[in-house]
Amino acid sequence: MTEIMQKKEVVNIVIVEDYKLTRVGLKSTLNEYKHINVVGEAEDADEGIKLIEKLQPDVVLMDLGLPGMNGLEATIKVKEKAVNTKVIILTSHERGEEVIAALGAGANAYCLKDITPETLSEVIRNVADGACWVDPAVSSIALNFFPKPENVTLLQTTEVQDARAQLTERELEVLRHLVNGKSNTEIAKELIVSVHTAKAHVCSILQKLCVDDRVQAAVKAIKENII
Amino acid sequence: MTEIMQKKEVVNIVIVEDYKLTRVGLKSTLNEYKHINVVGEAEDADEGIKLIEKLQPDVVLMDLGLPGMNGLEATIKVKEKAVNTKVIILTSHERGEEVIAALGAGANAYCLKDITPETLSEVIRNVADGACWVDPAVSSIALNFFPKPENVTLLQTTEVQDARAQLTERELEVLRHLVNGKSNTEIAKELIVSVHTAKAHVCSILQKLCVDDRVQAAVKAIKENII
DNA sequence: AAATCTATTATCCATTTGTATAATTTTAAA
DNA sequence: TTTAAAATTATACAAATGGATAATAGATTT
Repeated sequence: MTEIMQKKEVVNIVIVEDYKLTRVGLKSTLNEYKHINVVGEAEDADEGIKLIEKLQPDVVLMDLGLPGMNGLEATIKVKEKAVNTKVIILTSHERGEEVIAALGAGANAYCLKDITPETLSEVIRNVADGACWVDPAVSSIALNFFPKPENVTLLQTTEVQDARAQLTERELEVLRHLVNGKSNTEIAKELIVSVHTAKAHVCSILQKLCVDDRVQAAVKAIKENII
Repeated sequence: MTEIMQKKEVVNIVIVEDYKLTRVGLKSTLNEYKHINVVGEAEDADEGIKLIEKLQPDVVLMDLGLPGMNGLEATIKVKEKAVNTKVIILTSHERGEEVIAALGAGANAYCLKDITPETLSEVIRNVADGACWVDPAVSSIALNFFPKPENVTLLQTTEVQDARAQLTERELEVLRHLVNGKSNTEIAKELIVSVHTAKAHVCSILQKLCVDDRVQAAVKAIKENII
């Protein structure tokens, strides 16, 4: 159990975030932790990348919704210019697509902006060591991306609590139309069935997704990527 | 999403590990942290699953190399028997295949056994909250599993500000509630105004966003991130 | 001071939505 | 083959939604 891996005492970080208020707040908050040292900040991706290339920080806190070049593109570029720099996405975007894209782009962690400073400081330390961390609110999105192993042994996969698995093919089809803003009447027309059928499907979708109405269903479908 | 998620002060955990020495060591080490409470231990998967089903712990520390049923299979079963229980794989296996399989089987975290007690305690707390964590030594395996996004640039940036700029502060507030699945009545209650007012706001939101109904508004709000 | 914008409230009304219940047919599995 | 699950259709009803229209008050701008 002896630590062969030498942890860095101080983690140097760069913040890339367009809102000055958030940026300044982050900086002052993080600088209160003695293992964190904010060495630079930028308000857009281009500026950020130059800075990161020069400073080669341990960790970058990257916003996704940046003006001009967005955070995903920036993350890819960071990984090219500073190979050893880890990227933590810090955003309010909860879309499944973006979580997957961010991790695919090379991000080491994905945090939502309502994270506590304490947790963020821990994430920064862990990510600096090379760990991967995904925020509770979107962790299921990332984890569901990994395929269920088949060859484990004979496993009686009773019923998966996966929301998507609960829906039938037809219901998934209806859900897709629903997310596209179609009314029951329009859905019925698309599927060439009666409105009653469309309503029946929507009803069972609502029940299976444990939501009260179609808005919640659409939101859940998008956020959990079950489209 | 407005649910007030309160962190549990104490995390109840069960340890499934065949080597008694390791098991006892883990238990005594972890019990020194006041936010961790080891409520049970098992030396094989069958025994562990029974225990977990009965105790419904917050977190399970699961070894991979177990006699009889292995840790992967056990993880799948745990997720069936105790839906809300999080699984942390604690192993010395560094094979990429196993990392991917474990995460696919439903594990929320993957730790190597040379992890420091301090870090493990943090991981336990974070995972109890729902986070996903992967050990530095194998994080690249997990992260490389996510495909590199192709059309990064296409992810909108400028258009977002336009749509958002058109909405007043109040309307944005209403939109947020709408996205959270609130009905007009509920929105009115939240904002302490009449239902008529809420309806008026929703109406003008629909017009400004150029959509026909609240489902489309919610979808647009999420996809274009104007929440 | 006048014009404009925003927030608020209200009424009327057609349409949509969600729920309950139930019957029939098709399809898939045991 | 029998059984079970899924898809289909239907009726009826309470509740919610969206559109049109309009009036009032407060704040901001010109």
